[in-house]
Amino acid sequence: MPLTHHLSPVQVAEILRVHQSTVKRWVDDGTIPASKTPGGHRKIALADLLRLVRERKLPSVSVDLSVVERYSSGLDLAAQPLDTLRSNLRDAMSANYPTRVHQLLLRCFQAGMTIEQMGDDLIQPVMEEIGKAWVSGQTDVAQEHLGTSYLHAALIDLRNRLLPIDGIPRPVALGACPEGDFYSLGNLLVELLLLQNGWQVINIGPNTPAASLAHMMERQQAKLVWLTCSYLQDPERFVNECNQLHHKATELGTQLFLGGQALTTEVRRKLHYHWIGESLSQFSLAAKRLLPLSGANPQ
Amino acid sequence: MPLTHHLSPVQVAEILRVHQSTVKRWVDDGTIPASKTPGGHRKIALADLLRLVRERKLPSVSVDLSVVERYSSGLDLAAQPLDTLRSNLRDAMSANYPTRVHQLLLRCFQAGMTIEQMGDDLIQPVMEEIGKAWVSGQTDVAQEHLGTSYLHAALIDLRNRLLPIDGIPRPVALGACPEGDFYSLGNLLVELLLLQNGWQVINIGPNTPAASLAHMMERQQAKLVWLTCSYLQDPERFVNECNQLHHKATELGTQLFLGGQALTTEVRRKLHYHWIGESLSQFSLAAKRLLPLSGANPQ
DNA sequence: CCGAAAATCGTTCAATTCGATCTTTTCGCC
DNA sequence: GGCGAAAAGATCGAATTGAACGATTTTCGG
Repeated sequence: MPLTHHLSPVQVAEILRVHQSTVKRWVDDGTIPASKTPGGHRKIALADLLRLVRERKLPSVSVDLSVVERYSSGLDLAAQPLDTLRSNLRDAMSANYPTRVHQLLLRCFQAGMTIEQMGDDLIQPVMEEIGKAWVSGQTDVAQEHLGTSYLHAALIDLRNRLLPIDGIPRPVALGACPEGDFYSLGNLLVELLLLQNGWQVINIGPNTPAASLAHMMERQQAKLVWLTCSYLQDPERFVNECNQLHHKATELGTQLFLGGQALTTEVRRKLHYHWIGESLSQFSLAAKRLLPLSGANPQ
Repeated sequence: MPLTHHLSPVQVAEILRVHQSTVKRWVDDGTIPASKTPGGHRKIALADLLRLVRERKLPSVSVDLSVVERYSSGLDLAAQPLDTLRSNLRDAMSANYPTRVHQLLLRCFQAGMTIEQMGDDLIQPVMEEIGKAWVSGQTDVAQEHLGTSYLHAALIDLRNRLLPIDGIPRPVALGACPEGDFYSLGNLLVELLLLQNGWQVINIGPNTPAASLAHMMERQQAKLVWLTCSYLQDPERFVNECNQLHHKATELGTQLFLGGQALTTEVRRKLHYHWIGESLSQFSLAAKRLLPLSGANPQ
């Protein structure tokens, strides 16, 4: 059921499209975590491998998804075109079938899709469609709630899989949604993204007062603080509090990142920040620049 | 599948993800300590196996923990006194340590604790303590948010474990929090409870308009509809909508169950319902009374 | 207590992997 | 462009692991 198969160097070589000797070397020098049998055979966990691929820790390799599929115990879909995935996701969210939503995202994840891809190309468009259907009266608000909660549960499962298992200290990222904003999906995606990129993440979640966030920022010595704004209860007050936060962050040497659909052009004009953007891909790039460079970073 | 301390080579092979022949060879050459029955069958102690795994003497990058759990559940620390569990949970929620919260609840679950016990005797008291600490200014609101989100994530994982895997049709229970109520923890516990008791559950979640719930109730032919009320934005309006819901439910032969701390005595006096209560244990009993009836519901 | 079904044993043999060595490719540098 | 070092690919005998099969032991009802 759980697909944490152990692979041999030959199988991994096939997936990564490199020679088996190369895989053996990467295992021996610690690039790929693996264990050994008493007889000396290397065993590599598929989950570990895909995690490395997502983190881009492997020097410029392309993953052969069809091979991954073969080794992940009879998984079908992996390399489906995006629009098929999208319509599948929309159907699963509309039907009362939480498991299907969960499986769909899990398989994308285990096939090596990055969080920013899942967010920008899969979840974002689907949520937009559902939102339109709701506004135009084609869908009930309950149906929209329900689908969203399925998505939410699936993402929380992914988060559990992204949590670091080692005790290696990581730079701290701290984030939340502003007060009055109860929409947690986008914020959760940001959390997943940062986890994937090797941060230690503290996500306070929806409806967090700015003062409380500022206090936490100081106590945790966060390198990065983000705010996901899907809805602004009181734009003017938000602008004030956010600018105070920016001031304090600058003093502490912390970067303040902003995102979310509620930050319209008018609001942005009055805001101070260190970075602002729309897509998760942009966010990912900006956040990566804050990380101490470790290992190979080609391209 | 009894829970034993002693495993056969096949079971060990399953855990280590190697062939059973290999396990037999490792036992024979002394790599894995084992005893033998008079007839010559090898018996391997789980404790020995896990010790070797920890010492990196066996392939173990990611031991298939779900398999280990199946053989080891109920072995270690199962019956701790409740107040110890409570203080452990409070500590884990106060520290930034989501995994500890998760593990704690998971172990309670796997040790056979029911959802109503976990809710009434563990989570409810701890949340109350944290709430008091927050009101009295001892804790930051962010810390309270954070701990709650850890709890929420752990409960969602439990829900995934409770989801029915068979296709057997079950009676439908439908529920939500009223409009303006964004507190989802209690509602989630109700969902878990009903899943545990064999219902098919549709939980629309926080902030659901009563009209939308009524519509869904009709479409899904729910036998049970519940509302978890932690906060009432507009008590008078809620009373009106809830009573309309009760009327429609009665017409459809659906039972309307109410619960939550926001339903004070004054509010209750004006409400119509088929059941109301405070604890999950009471809820569980009331819901169980609806279960054996199947098919005796003429339109 | 008995008999049948399931699980395990011990053995043999094929398939895979190891480790070491060597050749080829890639990349930075002058 | 040439050159040296580092990384990647190729090869091969020895060792390890996986698979198959009849014989034996254990389990489970009646």
